[in-house]
Order: sequence, then structure tokens, then C-alpha cells
Amino acid sequence: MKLDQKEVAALLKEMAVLLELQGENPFKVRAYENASRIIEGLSGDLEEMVKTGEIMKIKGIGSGIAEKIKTLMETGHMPEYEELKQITPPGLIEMLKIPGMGPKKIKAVWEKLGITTIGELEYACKENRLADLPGFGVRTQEKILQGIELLKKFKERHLINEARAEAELLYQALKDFPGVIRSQIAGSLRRWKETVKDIDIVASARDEDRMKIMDHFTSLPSVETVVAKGETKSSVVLKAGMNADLRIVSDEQFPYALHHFTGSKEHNIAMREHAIKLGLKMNEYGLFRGDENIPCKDEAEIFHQLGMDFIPPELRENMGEIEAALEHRLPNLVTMDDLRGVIHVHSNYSDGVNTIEDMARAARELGYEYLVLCDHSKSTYYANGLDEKRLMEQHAEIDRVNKLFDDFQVLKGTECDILPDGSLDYDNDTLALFDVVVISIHSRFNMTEEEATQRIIKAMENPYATILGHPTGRLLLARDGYPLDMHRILDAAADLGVAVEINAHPQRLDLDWRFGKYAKEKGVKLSIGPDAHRTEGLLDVVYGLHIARKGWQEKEDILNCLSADELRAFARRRR
DNA sequence: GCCGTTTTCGGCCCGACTGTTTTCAGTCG
Repeated sequence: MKLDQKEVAALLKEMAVLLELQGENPFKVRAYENASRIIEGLSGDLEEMVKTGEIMKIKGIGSGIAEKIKTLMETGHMPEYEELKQITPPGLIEMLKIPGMGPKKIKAVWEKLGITTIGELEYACKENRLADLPGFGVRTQEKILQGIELLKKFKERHLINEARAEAELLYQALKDFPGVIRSQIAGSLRRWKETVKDIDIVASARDEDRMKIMDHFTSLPSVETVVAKGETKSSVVLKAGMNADLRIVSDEQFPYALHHFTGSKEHNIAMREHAIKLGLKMNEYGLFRGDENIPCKDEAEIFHQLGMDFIPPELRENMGEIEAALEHRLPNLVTMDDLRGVIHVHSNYSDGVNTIEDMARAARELGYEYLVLCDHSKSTYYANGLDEKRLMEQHAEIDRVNKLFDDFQVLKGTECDILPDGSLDYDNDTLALFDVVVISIHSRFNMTEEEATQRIIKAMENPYATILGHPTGRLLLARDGYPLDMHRILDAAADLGVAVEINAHPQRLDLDWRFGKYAKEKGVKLSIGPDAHRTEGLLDVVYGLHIARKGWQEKEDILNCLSADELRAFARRRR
């Protein structure tokens, strides 16, 4: 039975949830959560590592979990998991999503009242049956009902561009409000996670100003309901359907609070464990030796006090960044200023809104040196893909536009479809006309993992393929990608010298950043592509850039950092 | 369940807020 590491990771995560609902030792629960994350981010052959026992050398995986993974990979079963699954009604897992319902309360309503679904829970609240349980009361009951309402009304996660827009509104309303000294957006938004659950903002102020800032925050026009309101922390639900938290600390405490609320939780735990090793204590208010705070004026000083280089927020996922910071081998992450060209945009020759000239002017305006125009190929008839005849017209238009500038150029590219059998949508004579060929899948999503992986590898073997576009085809919060063995794809990309796209559209962000380190280890070049269908879409590059940073990418790893001529040469060298 | 520059046992990050309690448990991040 073949299980990939994603499936093993998912099973370990679920194991953690099941154990938690059984009231197991919280540290045991954490052990499973950690193991899940480690396996998910593992680069290397999991099956091999399990077989050789190599896996136990990784911090966080001991004999117990290693043994369970071994059994799972050999037999396809994990008896402990299956037993727990047997005795745990699935509705209990759903209940964890209700704000205010944790494992203890769920266990209580299950054991005392026999409640196993959210529907039953809602009914029981309305019948006033929860109020008499020990540790519960009328207020608890109301809160749970409210939580169920919120759950029904709002999605759990939000796209990064939508959350950033809301966060920016709150931040603008707060940053110059009287009494606010420093303020910043923190949380997963600052770490540039591809989707976010809520918005976190940290501010500093004098004690006597705090309450009026909280009053201001909780009564902003985008706020729908106030969930909690205290002197240091307030929590609201926005009309846009997401939660937002504001924390206020003193200005001396601001750097520590900013670090704390930037997270991730896993990163913070690991940081504190490291602090303890140095005889220090760390929390959101300071870095303490005994009772004495070690003063730090910004985040960088906190890291330096702990013997580390500054860790950029994107890397704070406890996926090796702390060790790297201690050994002074953090990557020098790629920046917006390093990007010289925009790769992968559409024009009105296929399904874009704007003309080639519009797109070129907009890209030039943003400071880029070149644009790689990649309209669709002939099979994507729904997107007005170009047949050979219209392609010639388009190339003539590109030549015309290129005469308009002496400091900017449009390169001839295509987003050429990968057909179901892995061949490309243009013949090689036609492909030879392009400077850059992006190849992507837009049809037949329902293949098996093996078929889809083969299909893509075969397409990459074509010597005219330059970049694999949006490799999984996922649409965040809407559609999973087709199943792929991404490690094999990246291995093949490395062998063949094909680059892989980080599609920067906020609904894609595909290649997933979790594969960034693996791609880097293998020497696969990545390309940041906004996939823009109108001039405004060029701004999406920023999302792709930060996803690249999250995947540990440096300037040398990114195709967009090449000059136009270097990019042409990159494409030519495998023809 | 994991881990060890005191340790193979006894710890395991830390604090705010809420609601149920008269000093604390549960949840959340």
C-alpha cells in the first residue's frame, strides 16, 4: 500500500484531534501535532527513512510514532487510530470549530447528555439543558449558541488578498488614532500564509489611553459584533465575515508583543524552549533573566539576545528557521526590488481584458524591464486560445509594441496547454517561435495521481517547455488541485532543467510554499507569475513574491531576477 | 509521546479573557 507523506501527516493530525477529544494528556496530543507537521514538511523519501530508522533521528519523532508510521506504511492500517475513530462520533470533531467549544466541554456534553452532533447541541442549548452541567451556566449556553450561529454564517478561512484589504482598513483607522504610539499588522497575515483565519493587530499605548483605543476599535464601521473587550485584548467579528483581534501593550513591550502575535504558535513555542535553554524566559511582554527584562528596541534585538539572526516573518513556521538562525545560515530572501520582469500575463488576444500595449505600459510603469506575454493556446477554446494564424497576428502586434520603448520589452511567450496524454498543444515548429513556453493543465482534472504525474513529467520532457505553470491547478478555498506526486515532479524538473511557477494569483499561490525548500535543495528554479488578465492583476506579483520568500527562495533561485536576455538564454539552453 | 551540556523520569510555553466559581478550569492564540 502506497501512502504519501501528506496522507501520513493528515492521519497523525487527526490522531491528535481524536486523542484530545478523549481527554488525553495534552503533551501527547502536541507530540502528534508536531509529528504531523514534521512529516508534512519532510524533504526526502519517507518510506525509505521509515525503513532505515532514519526518521527517528529527526527531533520530534520518537520510537512510538516512528513505529506507528512503520506499521501504517507496511499494512495500510494504524490500529490505535482505527480504535479511536470507532469510538468517536464524527460530529464531535465538527464541534471543535465552534468558538468556545474545546475538547473538555465537548467531552462533557457527549458523556453527560449523549450529544454527538452540532444539531443536537444547538437543540439542547435552546432547551436549556446545558446550563446545569458542572462548569457550564446560562452564559456558556448562550455563547455556544452564538458560536454555532457564527459558524453557520462565516467561512473558516479567507483569501490573503481579502484579509489584507480588511486588515489595512483597521490599521489605517488605528495607526494615527490619538494615544497609539506604534502599531502593526501581525499574525498569519504578516507571515504571508496563503489563507488566514483572522486578523491580528498589535499596538502600543500608555495605560490611560488603552480603553479609549479599544472603544474606537470595537466601534469601527467594519465591525459587526464585539466578541470580547478588555484593556489589553479585544476581539471582533467584521461585517466581511472574519475575526479581528487587537492587542495593546506598553511601548517598551511592543517588540516582544509583535513577535509573539506574529507567531506562528509553533515558532513561538520553539523560541521559548530555546530561551529556557539559555536560562531566560520569554513572553509577549519581554525577555527575562529572572525578574529582570532584557531591553530590546525592536524584534531584531530579541533575536540577537537569543544568539540568532533576525528571522523574517515569512519563515516563522518552526520548519528549520530557528536552527538556521542560530547557525547564521538563514537565506537572504528575494525581494520585490530583485524582480526585473513579469512572467505570465494575458492580453485581449486570449481571455485578458487589456491590450498588449496596455499591459506593457502598466508593467513598465511598475518598474519592470520586461513582460512575458503568455496567452492561451488553441485547445482552450473557452479562453479564446490562439491558433497558429492568430498567433502570427499576435506576434506582429508584439513587434509593433516593442518599437514604442527603448527601456522595456515584451517577450513572446505562451501558456501552452498540456493535453491529457502529456503532449503539448502546439507542434515543436510553432513552439520554437516563442522566447518562453509556460506549460499548464486546464482540462481533465480527474486523473489518478500516477496518471497526472506522468502527464506532467512527459510534458516537461519536451525541450521547448520552459516553466511548469500552476502545478496542481488548485483554487484556494474552492477546489483541490489534481493529485500529484510533487516530489517526483520537482525531481524531474531538476533533471530536465524546467522551472516551476509560483502562480501569484491569490486564489492559486501554487506551487505551495511548503515545497519551496525541497525545490531549492534540488536546484529547481522558480518563476513568479501573476497570471494577470488585466493591468491591476500585475499587482498580484507581491503575493507570489512572499510565497517564494516563505519557501526560503533567494534571488538566484527566481527566474524573474534574470534580465530579458538571460531569460531567453535559460529557455534556449535545453532546446 | 518526546526528550536529556544536571536527567531514562518528570517535566513539557505562556498569559488574557470568560464564566463559573469563591480560587479556578477551560478556551484561545
